[in-house]
Amino acid sequence: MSGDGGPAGRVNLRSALRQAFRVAIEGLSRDGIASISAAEIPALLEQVRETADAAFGDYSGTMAMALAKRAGAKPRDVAVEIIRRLQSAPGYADLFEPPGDPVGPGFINVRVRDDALAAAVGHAVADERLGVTAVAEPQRVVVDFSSPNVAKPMHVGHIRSTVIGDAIARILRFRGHHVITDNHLGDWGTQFGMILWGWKHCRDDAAFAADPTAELGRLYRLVRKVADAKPEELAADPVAAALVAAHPDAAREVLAETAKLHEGDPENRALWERFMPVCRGEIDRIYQRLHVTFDHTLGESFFHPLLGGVVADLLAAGLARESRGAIGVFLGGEDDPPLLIRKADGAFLYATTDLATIRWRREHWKPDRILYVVDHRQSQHFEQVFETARRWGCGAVDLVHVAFGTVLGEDGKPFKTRAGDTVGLEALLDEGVERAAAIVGSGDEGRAGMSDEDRRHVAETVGIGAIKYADLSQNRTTDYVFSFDKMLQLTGNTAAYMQYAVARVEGIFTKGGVDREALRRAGHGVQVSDPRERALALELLRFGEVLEDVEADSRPNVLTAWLYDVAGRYSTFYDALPVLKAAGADRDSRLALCDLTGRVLRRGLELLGIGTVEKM
RNA sequence: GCACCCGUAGCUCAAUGGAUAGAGCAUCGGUCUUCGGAACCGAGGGUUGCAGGUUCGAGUCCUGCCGGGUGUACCA
Repeated sequence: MSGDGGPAGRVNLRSALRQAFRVAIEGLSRDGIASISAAEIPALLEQVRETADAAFGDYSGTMAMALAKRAGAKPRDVAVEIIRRLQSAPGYADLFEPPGDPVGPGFINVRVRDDALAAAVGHAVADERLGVTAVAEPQRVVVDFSSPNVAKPMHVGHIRSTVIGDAIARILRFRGHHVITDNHLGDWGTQFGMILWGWKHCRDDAAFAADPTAELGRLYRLVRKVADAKPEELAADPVAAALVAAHPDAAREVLAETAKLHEGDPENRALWERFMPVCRGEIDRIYQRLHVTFDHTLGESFFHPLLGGVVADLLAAGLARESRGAIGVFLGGEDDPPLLIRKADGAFLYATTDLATIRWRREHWKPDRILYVVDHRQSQHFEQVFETARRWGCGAVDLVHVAFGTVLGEDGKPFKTRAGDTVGLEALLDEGVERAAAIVGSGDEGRAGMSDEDRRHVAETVGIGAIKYADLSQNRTTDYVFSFDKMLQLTGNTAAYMQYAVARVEGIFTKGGVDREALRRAGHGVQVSDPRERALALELLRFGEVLEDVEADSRPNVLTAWLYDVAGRYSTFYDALPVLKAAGADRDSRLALCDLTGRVLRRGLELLGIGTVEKM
């Protein structure tokens, strides 16, 4: 059989089939039918995938059409040659039915044997990993996400990086990779200069004593307006306008405060030490609520001691040079903007920090891959940083910018409050939970006997889940319209629907008084004789394939879409076939499918960072 | 100006170069004396912004337009 069978009888059907196709295609090349280099084979094997329509079988291979021209033969004839070798490939016949003739222009359609399907599902039921194979070659992967500026309150703009990054990290870890998550905090930049300047010129000591976070937030927002000095903003804010009048040079002074901090000025350093715990406490509270954790939180300040060395190194290597008083790396022609690594005033930039971080991670963590989950507006920055890192000699690290679109309001414009302010993340979570509470509180038999505490817990789980799921279920590259009404719908591809599906599936075991552990241990055969049983079973076994696809393009929405499919297959199955009311082997088999469905859905949501509840 | 991203059903969105472009909402119809009905089955609705090109095959790749967004030397 293929190398994907695990110790618990785990099997990735698609991988097994691809392995058989590999043998067939290599045979094609060896027998002189078509010349195929080893390097081309992976791309050809990707053309083995699930069919669009069950009428064509379970999987299909489409490479015969692509190979026909170079083979100097008709596509169907090439397909026939592949089919001949496929059937005799090691392990093929154990899992799949004989392919039959090519269909249409040269599709090779394959159906999974019912007995193999039943056995694989049976194994999955008894398996903690639900039949999901781990990667053959685990990598060391750094996932860099969230990365807020700690000087200002987290807002709606931070939700996507945090939620998407967390989900990707969980998924890669479950796949078997060695994942290191790192929250690269903005704790050293100009925003801190703003707070320092604000502290020195317009602080409110009483307010700071009462609520340090709120006071620092106020200072940040105020000084940003003062530094920007936009007439329309100042017109609406007399306090800021007065400060601008009194300190016309505020913007430069803010930068000077930042520079003093960087140079080790004792006063600014002491203030920084004092402010940091306040800022950290603020963001940690939100992470706790989101159930997001990090292995490391190495902010910009951590890398500051290395920055001078980065500049010296790049200068010595001839990659960087002085220009208009600043130092930059010129990657393209003279007209292309360089990647600046030191400003004319001597201060470093975030490009410098990013480069230092890459080098530090390489030395200390030796990653194979680093994922940066950062919004798409920074794609040019990362292109430049990655290119510089490559020229600098940062080894074979695969540097990937996992970009995502902007969060928009329902009017299609960047998400703001009616007053035009950015929406605070915490207020957003509160509103989601509040709205969820209104829904789960609407009364029904399933919720009878729930205590107030249970209700609060359900509302929190559903509300936070809705916000996360809505984000994750969207293709991350496009802008995303934030709508509580949409995300909290009880039908369609939403968290509430998925969470309900889990509660409903698992409610069966309570209702029927069935011992799930015993059910799993009993190792009842699973039967797939009914098409609805078969469709559900096959779908459940695709879990591993789906996670593989999620990893390939860092796209959690592939997982949400599949979970929704699973729920749909289950609904069809459950509606049509009795479970608790069935007898004997039918009952045991169907209960096993229910058990696996519930666990797959719950694990899938867990990999997205979304919780579930027993009753709702 | 240049670079990148995006234009798909009335609305919100899917669709690793594959077969008849799919879901949800909304609309219309049907099923079952509820295993948790927050259900199931079905119908209508599309020139995938426009025009070319590559390919056995294009929503997807290439070129040019049109429309929207973002970025573009010292913020991050």
